[in-house]
Amino acid sequence: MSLATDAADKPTLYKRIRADIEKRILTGEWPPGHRIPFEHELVARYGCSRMTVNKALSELAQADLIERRRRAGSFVRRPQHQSAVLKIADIRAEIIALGRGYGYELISRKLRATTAADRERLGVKKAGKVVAISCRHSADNVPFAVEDRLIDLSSVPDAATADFSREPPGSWLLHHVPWTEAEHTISAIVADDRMADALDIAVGAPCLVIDRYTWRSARTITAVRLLYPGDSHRLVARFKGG
Amino acid sequence: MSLATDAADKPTLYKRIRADIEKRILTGEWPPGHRIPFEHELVARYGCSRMTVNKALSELAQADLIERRRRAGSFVRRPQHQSAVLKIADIRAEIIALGRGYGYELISRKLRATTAADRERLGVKKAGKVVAISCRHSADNVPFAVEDRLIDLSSVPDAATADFSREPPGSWLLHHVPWTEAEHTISAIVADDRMADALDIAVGAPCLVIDRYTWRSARTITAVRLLYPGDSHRLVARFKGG
DNA sequence: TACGATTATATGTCTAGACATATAAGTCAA
DNA sequence: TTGACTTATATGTCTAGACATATAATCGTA
Repeated sequence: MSLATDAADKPTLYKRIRADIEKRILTGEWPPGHRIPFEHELVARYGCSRMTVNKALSELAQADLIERRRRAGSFVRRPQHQSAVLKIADIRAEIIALGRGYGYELISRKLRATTAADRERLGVKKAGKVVAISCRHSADNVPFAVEDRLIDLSSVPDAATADFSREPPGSWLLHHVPWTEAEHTISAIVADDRMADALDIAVGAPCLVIDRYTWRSARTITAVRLLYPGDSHRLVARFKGG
Repeated sequence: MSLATDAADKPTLYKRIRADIEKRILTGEWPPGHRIPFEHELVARYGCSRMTVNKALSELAQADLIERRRRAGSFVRRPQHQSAVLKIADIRAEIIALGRGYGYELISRKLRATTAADRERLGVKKAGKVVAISCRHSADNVPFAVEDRLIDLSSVPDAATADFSREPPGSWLLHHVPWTEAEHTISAIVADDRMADALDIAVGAPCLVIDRYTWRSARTITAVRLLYPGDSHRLVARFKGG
């Protein structure tokens, strides 16, 4: 990923078309709502086949830079929205990728019938069973994050017998259960006694919280809360403009 | 955006191919590093033309699910990475979109030669001039976020004369300056006196911090720190699996 | 054995068509 | 004016080819 791609190598035609349009959008020459030329007009302008301009426009649409409507044309979408791609890996993979030593510790694992609080957290109505897991991840023997997780056994029956004493539940789930939708909520809290103890920080120290809900189709799979020491851990998202 | 797309409408062929491969990757049937079938093999399996499977594979490559290498084939990339699309709009637009009353207040604006701290924050070496802005956004007259921003005048000379007493600098920049790259860092801190005062929260209360750096090509445009009350504001990112 | 040249091959891009499909716009009747 | 029907059109997908290009694998040579 290079910052400036001003090499002298001639890009392919569809990339040039895409870049041309992107530029006009980013400079504001074509403001939001503006109708960009029809495919057949671009075909004429660039002297190429329709498939070539179609590929350029399709990629712009995929990047949410333009919106394409049959019969109407293609329109510039609000370009002022920054779309950040925040990659949040499996914590084990994340720590290993950082080149640090990964440590895992299961704090508790309970199999129980859902309580009202569980059902609310998972967004399910019917009674059922869950696995409630609490565990800690560390990097180079320093606490990295604590995890509180519920797994809905009606969606993931195998989780009842999975061994989470060695493998973190997040990694296990990623390898065993496909997900189709997820939602992250990021917030900040201050550490209470339990968190401070688990993360080896002071009571009242800031913590970054990530709540993640994962579904497969409309079925809830898991709800997890990750707590990171807020002053040391940082979520970094780097992304390209558009 | 529907949670369950189990309608009976038959998807197009390239989407089916893409979904098939995606599924095998997500279930772990094809683990990272696994070579997925060659285009000509998929052509035979699905009985379609090469362009059709090429489109499916190209989209998977764009989504970073697979890596394609000439002569070698296409390989599964670390599939356990969840890719969250976190849309962070211009704060004014964000509050308006929430259907709440937007309020803006310029706290301070200074034009000055860069200090060493400024240069470090902007990541520039050479001395120059910056505009340093501090302001507050509110929703329905409740403090929503405070913003501390530096704008590099060597990249954005117009910012020297822009009137930030009415228009927030973020909105002004988005409409006047195209950006090509940005980086977000999300962390948590506890409020000190100044923050507590500006956000109308208690000293020691948690705050969510977003540091955003924006570049055009390799030129730094702006560095901004946004502080949100951590227990009330939440960053929500919802995204599709894959 | 090591290294340089050659070759085979999978992907990357492109074409000139085709038919499908959603829908904006126009038409006509109530 | 309103609603229902028809039509025109831009995009969506697909085909059966083509040549370009990067590179893994092979072969030949020092």
